[in-house]
Amino acid sequence: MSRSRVTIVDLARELGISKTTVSDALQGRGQVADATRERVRAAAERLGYVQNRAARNLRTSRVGAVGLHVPPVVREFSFYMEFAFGAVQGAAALDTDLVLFARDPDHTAGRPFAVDGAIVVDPLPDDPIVRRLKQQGVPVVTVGRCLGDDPPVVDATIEATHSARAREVLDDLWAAGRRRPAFLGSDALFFSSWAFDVRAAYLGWCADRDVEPRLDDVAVTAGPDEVRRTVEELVDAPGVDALVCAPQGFAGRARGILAATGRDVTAGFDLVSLVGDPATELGDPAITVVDPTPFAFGEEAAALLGEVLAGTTGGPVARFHEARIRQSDALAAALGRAD
Amino acid sequence: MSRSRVTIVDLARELGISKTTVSDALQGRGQVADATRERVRAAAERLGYVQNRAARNLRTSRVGAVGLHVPPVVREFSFYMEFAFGAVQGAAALDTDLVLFARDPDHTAGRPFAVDGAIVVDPLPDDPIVRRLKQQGVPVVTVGRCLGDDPPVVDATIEATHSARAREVLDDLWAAGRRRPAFLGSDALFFSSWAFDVRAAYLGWCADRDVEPRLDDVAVTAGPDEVRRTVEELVDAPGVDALVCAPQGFAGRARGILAATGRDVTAGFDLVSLVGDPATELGDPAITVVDPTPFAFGEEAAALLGEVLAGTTGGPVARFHEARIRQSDALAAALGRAD
DNA sequence: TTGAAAGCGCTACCAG
DNA sequence: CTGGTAGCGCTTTCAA
Repeated sequence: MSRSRVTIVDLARELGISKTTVSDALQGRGQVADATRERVRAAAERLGYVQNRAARNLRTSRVGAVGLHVPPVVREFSFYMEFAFGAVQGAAALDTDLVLFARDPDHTAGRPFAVDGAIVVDPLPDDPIVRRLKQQGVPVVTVGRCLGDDPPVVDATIEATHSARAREVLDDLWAAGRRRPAFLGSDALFFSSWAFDVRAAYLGWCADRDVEPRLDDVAVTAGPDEVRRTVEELVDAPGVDALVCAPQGFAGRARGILAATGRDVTAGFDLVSLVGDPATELGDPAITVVDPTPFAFGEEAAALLGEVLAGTTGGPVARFHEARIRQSDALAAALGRAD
Repeated sequence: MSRSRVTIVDLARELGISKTTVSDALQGRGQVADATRERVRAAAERLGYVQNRAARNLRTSRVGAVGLHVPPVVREFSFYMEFAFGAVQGAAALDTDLVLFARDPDHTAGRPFAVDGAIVVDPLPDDPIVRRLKQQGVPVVTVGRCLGDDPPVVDATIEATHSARAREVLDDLWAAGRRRPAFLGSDALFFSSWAFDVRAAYLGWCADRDVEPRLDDVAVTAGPDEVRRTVEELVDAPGVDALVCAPQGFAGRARGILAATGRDVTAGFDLVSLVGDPATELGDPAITVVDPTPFAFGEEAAALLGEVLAGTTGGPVARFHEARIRQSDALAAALGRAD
């Protein structure tokens, strides 16, 4: 219960110096003699001093926290949780806490945002949260772009290189002899710029290769039966020899469904996840997966917000996070042969 | 960019009253005339006043935030994310933010916990995080009990009624004619009190019914092949006519595996998840699932922490969160017949 | 019912 | 290199 009541004044008295010097010594600020600094540090350690954040925040007129918003529809994708913890880590590097924004921001509309800045992950088209944040003058980094008719201007944007990776995967499939990959996308309930981009990448690739697109959507909240129906219908078309799944985890869920239709995912048919789920997809050598490396992604987003807050970006920035491809054993073998 | 610079002093000057009255009026404190209160509110609204939390926190010596720790191994279970957002909601009701503790608390050991209290979800046996929090005098609510040789004393504990629900499900299976349910648990990497309890419930039930237990564990991070091997082996024993899966999502993953072995989950074999995954299990009428209602659970945990902080608990408390059972269509039908 | 004054713990500023 | 002073915006006495 000894919630540290030790203040810099206590340390100053203890050491017979001024609290300014103590503060400077502890924060590595000002011109303090090394010996003094060391004495202060030792005393702080000994007496169990911990800085009072409220006091510092008041004085420096910061809040000491950044906010994170993730879209309600898809929170069960593990991507977001890992991303969140990456963002925590990145925020910690800025000496800042990370607070979660409530699920229903309208519900807590009474509470104004008490943050120095915010990260909004996968904003939906015309997502009101971004607009409200900007209205209140909160610096915002979005993960993915804001789509919509009149998108709000944000301070920075970071997105994974998913379009490029999607095309690379499709090219790999082609090189391995696949001629008609089908595409499973997410429906309008989750239409982030990411969902838009991978779909566009697929359609663009099909146009370039003169492949007839075979595309369907599924709700990200879909139960097994709906997923099964959609997958079966999707692959039950002339020449379909691969399935590319956009939303996280759906390739993993599709694997058993495909097996039940007699398709062998380890040979003769390729299964791809554009956002790998750790256990069911990245952990499955039969699936080719784009690993979004969400933890690092979150760290980078927080670091970017840090730059925005420091004012070193100078105007809106767009940045990219490198996603990477982990080929299935079968695809890697086929490409090895093709080389 | 108009980061609210309006203070109660501004309001006071504007209205020609003292800042004390403004503060009291806004916070519903003291004896302020209704008319005055209304004038103050209106002015605050008009000028866009927002309270400076740092100043209030400094004055009231609070931090204005509670921390949430979730176990690193299993963060990809959607349970935790939903729980977290429930906790955010519950914390908001206490006028408190919810900050996420970093994945690797040792890594950020330099940063002392800057929170009024903490919620630790599913502490592992001898989890160091709880001890460190208590050492620093932080009030702690754990979700699940702290196991281990010398468990730290926490201020309150809340757990789902999973033992009771597990036994009820097993009794239901029995009533529907199942005579040997197998049990899929989680391995030592994730051995929370929850994992301990459901296992104990299973073994206890087997002893009571004179059923020979059939139990195996799987890593919560296991890939498809490991899960398949484990499930196949588990059900490939004399008389096994149901599979009860402890960790979230594993029943969903087992469903296709069982189908491939010729077992019909909609008839003749029952599949149970003791922690329902929203899409793959709760969304599947073929699986009997215990719904942990994680959002409400998180809200309750935060409310409990609120009581602890308010000092209204008076000594350590143990509380329970009601989980509920959603029977599969087949099980419901069988029990309907049995009644 | 209202207001004046004190002060939470810290950092910024400036004088020595 | 060090220290004194001021003050961030708020709540809490306590006096009017």
